[in-house]
Amino acid sequence: MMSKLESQADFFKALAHPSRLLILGLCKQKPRHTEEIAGILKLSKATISHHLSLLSDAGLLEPERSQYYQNYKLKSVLLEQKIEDIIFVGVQNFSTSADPFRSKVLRDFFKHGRLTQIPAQRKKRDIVLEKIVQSFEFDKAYPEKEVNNIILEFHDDFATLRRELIGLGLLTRESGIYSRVEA
Amino acid sequence: MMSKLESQADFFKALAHPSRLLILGLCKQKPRHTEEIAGILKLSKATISHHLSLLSDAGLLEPERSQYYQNYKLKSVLLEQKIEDIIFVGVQNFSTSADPFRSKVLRDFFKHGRLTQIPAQRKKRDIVLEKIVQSFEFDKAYPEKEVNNIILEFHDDFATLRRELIGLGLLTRESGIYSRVEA
DNA sequence: TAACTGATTTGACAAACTTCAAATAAGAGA
DNA sequence: TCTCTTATTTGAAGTTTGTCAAATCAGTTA
Repeated sequence: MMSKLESQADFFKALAHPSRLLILGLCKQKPRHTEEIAGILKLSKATISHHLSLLSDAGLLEPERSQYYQNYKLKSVLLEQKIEDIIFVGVQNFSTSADPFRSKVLRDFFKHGRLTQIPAQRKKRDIVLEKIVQSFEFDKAYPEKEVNNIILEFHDDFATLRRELIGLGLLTRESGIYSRVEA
Repeated sequence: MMSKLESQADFFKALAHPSRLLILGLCKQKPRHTEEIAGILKLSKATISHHLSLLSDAGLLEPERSQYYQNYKLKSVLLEQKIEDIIFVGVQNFSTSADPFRSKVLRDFFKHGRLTQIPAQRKKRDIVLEKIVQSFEFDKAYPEKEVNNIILEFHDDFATLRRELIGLGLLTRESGIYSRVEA
């Protein structure tokens, strides 16, 4: 069983060799077969076959038989993605999910992304507040109205939560403008 | 001196390891220092330092001193790119430039991207025609008007060139619709 | 079916990568 | 300056990757 993370890394591994980038370029022009590529790149058929299998496993090429030949055609759909859309999926809360207590609190108090209740216990409340503050970016200035709107996505009592975020030092306020503090 | 191709591959190499993807995720949340990351990922400081240097070399992180700590901050600009925009730059005509006769013919007959004269010799004409057909995509239907417009970017005598492209089998025409043939 | 042709797999070796502990470096604070 | 704290570099071991020749496999054509 391969983790999501590893398969993401493997996808980039497929792109992490000069010959394989050339092969993608050649197959973008038109579908190509093994010996043809071997001839152009001056590498053995065995080597090209190996690269082609890595690229196919990554979903970047698709083989197609035609007479004697196995033609590899570029599948461009994965290449149209932005890198950040690939890597920042399921990565964002490693430190979070590594702590079982934290995980439990988040499971208990969040349902479908909303805070069901503000925890009374300080330890639990801190965890919840730290989760909420992650919706704020660093190095960005937020007017109060925007702060309220972001918090409203989690819970109706934005006033209490905003006050707590300031109290915990997760947000600061200076002359009516809020910003996230690098914990 | 590192070729463009190698540096592209190295960029993907930087992304081709699970720990490094995690590190990017952690530094996206907030700037982080070496030991902090080492603690979260349960790896040695030396190892993390090594990963951080690869990521920094790739332009994905930027170090920033603060008190005792060296904080690494995510530079997201490169991650906002589509993969195809990274890899299909300068890759497209490897096979072309590998053949010296072909290169010479193209130099001789193209000036600033325009065809100065239609070569009389068949061998040279074929090279020129193959160059022109590269402006057409595979698996796409072109009405005659569009074919003419594309050819016009190269030379005024689009009728002759279009006929030659068909004759050579680089384009086909079926009921008034043209399409590029996978050679 | 038999003979042919291109593709893939296997096995081996060299090169590159990952990792850590120990040594060294570099900046901060007294 | 001297000491303290964190970061990087070095050196070494284990792992993975890239490459080719030779053997095997899998479709094609006769």
